[in-house]
Amino acid sequence: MSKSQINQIHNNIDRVIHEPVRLAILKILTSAKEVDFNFLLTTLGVTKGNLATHIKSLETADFIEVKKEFRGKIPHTSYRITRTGRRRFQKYWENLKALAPE
Amino acid sequence: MSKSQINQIHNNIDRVIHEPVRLAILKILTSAKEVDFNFLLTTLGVTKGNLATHIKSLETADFIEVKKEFRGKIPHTSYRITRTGRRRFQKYWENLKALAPE
DNA sequence: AAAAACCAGTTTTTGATACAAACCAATTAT
DNA sequence: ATAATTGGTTTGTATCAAAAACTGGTTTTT
Repeated sequence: MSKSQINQIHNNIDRVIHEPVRLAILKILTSAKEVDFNFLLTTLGVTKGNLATHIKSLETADFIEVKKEFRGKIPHTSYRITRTGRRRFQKYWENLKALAPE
Repeated sequence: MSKSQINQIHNNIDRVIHEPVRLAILKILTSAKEVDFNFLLTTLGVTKGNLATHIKSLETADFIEVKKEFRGKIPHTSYRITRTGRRRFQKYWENLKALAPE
């Protein structure tokens, strides 16, 4: 691998995806077609504030879409990965593999 | 994949390795048996201060070892990956793969 | 010989952000 | 009534990646 190739790769890692909690969220959303806030909360074992922040950054970057509805009288929020999100998640891994050990 | 499995994984990502510049450094050091500061500097395209900081964190965590010598009158610093560093780099990737897309 | 420029890094500062704590508004249980 | 739960948001803090500034020399220029 040449110098310029390595340079390209570490600069092309998408920081929005790269954060472990967001990686885990995207992983979950590639398997399940839709999950809600509480599922993510208990699955990931993070605090609510932390989760909300990660979700917002994924939403802002258009990786996920947010659906808000009422179930009876209780608000309920669920998430799906977007088509572009899925594509960029795949692409992220292709890039990342170039940094795997020999 | 179960909830607890996903939780384990995103918590077990080694943050020292996970940073892209350090990933790239470790990748380089798994291929070349020894490289110097300037090689890393030009290869990675980062600033000196930034590189020094990343190197220190890798050294502190015992991933790499640092050799300082004089070449003529000019100081020269080079780096190798340690045995434990190589092992932990491998392990990191095994863990990480669990978060790859389906 | 003095100054300027360069080399090989280290130390310090700054800006961004991951994370947690506290809060809020509504609902449901005791 | 009030305590606990749900489903979050807002605010504060602590970490750390990145850049800038600095150090202690060496080499080159004038």
